[in-house]
Amino acid sequence: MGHPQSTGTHTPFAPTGSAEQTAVTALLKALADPIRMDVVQALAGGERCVCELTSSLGLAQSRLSFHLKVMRQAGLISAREEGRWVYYRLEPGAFGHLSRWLEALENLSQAPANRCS
Amino acid sequence: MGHPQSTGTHTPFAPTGSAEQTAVTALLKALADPIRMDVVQALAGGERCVCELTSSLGLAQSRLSFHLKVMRQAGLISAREEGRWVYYRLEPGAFGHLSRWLEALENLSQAPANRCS
DNA sequence: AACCTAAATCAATTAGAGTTGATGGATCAA
DNA sequence: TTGATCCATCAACTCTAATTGATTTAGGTT
Repeated sequence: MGHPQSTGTHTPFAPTGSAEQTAVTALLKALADPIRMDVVQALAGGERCVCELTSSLGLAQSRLSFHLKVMRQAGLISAREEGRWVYYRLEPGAFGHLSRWLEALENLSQAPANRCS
Repeated sequence: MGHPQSTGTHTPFAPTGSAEQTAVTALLKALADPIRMDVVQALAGGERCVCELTSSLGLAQSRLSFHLKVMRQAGLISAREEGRWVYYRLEPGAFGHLSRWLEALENLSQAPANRCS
C-alpha cells in the first residue's frame, strides 16, 4: 500500500511560525500558569495594587513581582504608579489576538475534511 | 494616607484555582509552544499521520512524538491507528473550555470598574 | 533626620520542560 | 524470513522557567 504522502505534494498549512501565530504563542505562554491565571481573574474586576494581590493570592512579594513582570512583558497587563503603590490592570484587547485565532481555527476545522490535490 | 486595602474587607474574586480555571490552564500549557501550535495548524485541515507531520514540520521523529504525547494527554488531539500508521486529529471541542473562558473574561472586564464595599 | 512600607531586582538554587540518539515493538513487502 | 518503515519510549543531557531570601530604590510618616 502507498505511503500517506504519496497522494501528492502538499503544503496544506502555513509555514511554521507565521507572525500572528508567534504572537499568539507568546500570549499563551504568558497565560499558561496557575498564578498568572489567578492574577488575570483578580484583575478582571478592575485594577489592583501589588500589595492587594500579594495578600489576596497569598504569595511572596518577589514571587508575584516576577509573574507580573512576565505578564507585563507579554502585553497582558500594564502598570500605573501612584505614590508608593503600583496598580496593575488588564491590558484591554490583549486577548483579541487569542480570540481571533481561536475563531479562525474553528472556521478551519469546520471546513471540508481533507483536500488533497 | 490610607492603605489601598483599608477601604474594606474584600474577596472580590474566585479563590485561587477553581476547577474550570485549572482545566483552562492545562489547555493553555499544552498549547503554549511553537511546535505544538504548528501541529494544531497542521491538524486544522484534517487528520494527519505522524510521518506527514514530521516531514511537513521538519522535526525529528522522537521530538514530534514527545509533543504529540503532551497534546494527547491534554485532550487536545486524539490518535487513530491504521496499519503501520497513526493518524492524529484535533479533538473537537477541545477549545471549548478556552473560548468559553475568554468570553466570560471579556464580560467581567466590561462590568463596572471597581466596586469596593 | 530616622523609620516604615511598597515594590523591583538580583544571585543562587531548584524544578521542570524539551532535545537527542538509541532501542524495540509492530506492520507490511519481497 | 529478511529487511524496511512507522512510531513510541527511554535514559542522559541541556535549557529555560520559577522560587527563594536578601538587597535596593523610592515614597510616605513622625
